[in-house]
Amino acid sequence: METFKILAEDGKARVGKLKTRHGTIETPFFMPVATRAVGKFIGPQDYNLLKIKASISNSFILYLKPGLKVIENAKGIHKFMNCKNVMFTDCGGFQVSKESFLKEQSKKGIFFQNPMDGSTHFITPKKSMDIQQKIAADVAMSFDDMAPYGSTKARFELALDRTHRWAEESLEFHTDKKQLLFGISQGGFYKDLRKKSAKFINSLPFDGNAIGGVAIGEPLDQMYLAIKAALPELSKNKPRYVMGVGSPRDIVELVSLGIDCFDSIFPTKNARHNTLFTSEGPINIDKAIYQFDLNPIDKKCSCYTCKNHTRSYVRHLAKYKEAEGMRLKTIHNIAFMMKLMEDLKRSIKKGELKQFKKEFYKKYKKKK
RNA sequence: GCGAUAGUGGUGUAGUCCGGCAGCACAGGAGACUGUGGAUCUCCUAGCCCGGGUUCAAAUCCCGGCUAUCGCU
Repeated sequence: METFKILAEDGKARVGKLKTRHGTIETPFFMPVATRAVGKFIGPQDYNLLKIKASISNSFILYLKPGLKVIENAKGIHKFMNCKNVMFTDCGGFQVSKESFLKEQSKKGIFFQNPMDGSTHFITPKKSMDIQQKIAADVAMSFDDMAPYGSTKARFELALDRTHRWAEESLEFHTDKKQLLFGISQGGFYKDLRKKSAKFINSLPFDGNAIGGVAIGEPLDQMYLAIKAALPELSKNKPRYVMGVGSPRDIVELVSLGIDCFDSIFPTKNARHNTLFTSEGPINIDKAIYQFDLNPIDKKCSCYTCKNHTRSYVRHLAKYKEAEGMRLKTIHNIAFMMKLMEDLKRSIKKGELKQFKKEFYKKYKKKK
């Protein structure tokens, strides 16, 4: 069986199957972020209970701490975490956008500094592949160069050249053929660069193609401009991944444009900041109107939080900024995302995506 | 009863000496957050105990009252 197979289509949207060494998962799917091999306020066993199908860790950050020997000693990230879902690892390229990590860039790789101890690490495509293979993720990401939002076109072009060269090198040094490898396209917020990059990445023998360098602070119209410019260049027959997105509305929109794969801190960060997603739209649970509200966060939700606790109680925990509140809110928002993905897949299979979107957008309105 | 000290948004306070746009934190309200620097950020609402006096101008100086705390009888 091939790695990726389309099962159903509705317009540009599709439901597919992605085969990995830890099982086959249906697309489209959303990955909660587990940067340090754990979520914030949520752990691997919650992932199992929430029926999370896939998650993404950061290979570079795990390489810094606890180090590859610790993860190899546990025989890979799955056993280390005791988590059976499909694991992606990010390559670390995104960390160039974090001032505390970036030291210097060169055409061969990136000098990072470890903000925890100040030490310097030179990461090349070869090094990144070595790290990701030792961590033993199911899907590795090619090493890319991402220019921060607001960079000049020249800087985006430079990032593009490096990303392309490093994509070829990533393929060259990726020797574990049981591990999938996805390429990342770049191009900032210029149609021509996006198109060029997507075309180039798509021409290489990756198992999937990602659009990177979006959701980095740009207005939404620019994000969509970049994605829409890249999308036609990415093969239908491979999974398409938009990195870093996102919000419920953006995911619905991008699934309908034919994106299969997402990861984002958006739902968990919003949960920590008291914005909870419900079937009636987002609510801010710390508000006074919920003080005496004995209903669950969302009557239509069957998550642990909604089955066991009231808005009144979750609000109380939110006001005290209690860790348990952080956890309950995070569980709820992740559960919402999981259900959203199931709803999207069902709608696509039934050919009812248009109707689903229409209803969904009434509750999740457009933003700038 | 006498004396001392103090009264500033809902709460805690800065400003008072030496008069000049009443500041801050929390609480309350509305937003934001997109390949995780762990409780972040933005905006809004809301106040000088009361009554006189001096002054161009009073939270600030003066007088009286009220209230609170402490001390003395």
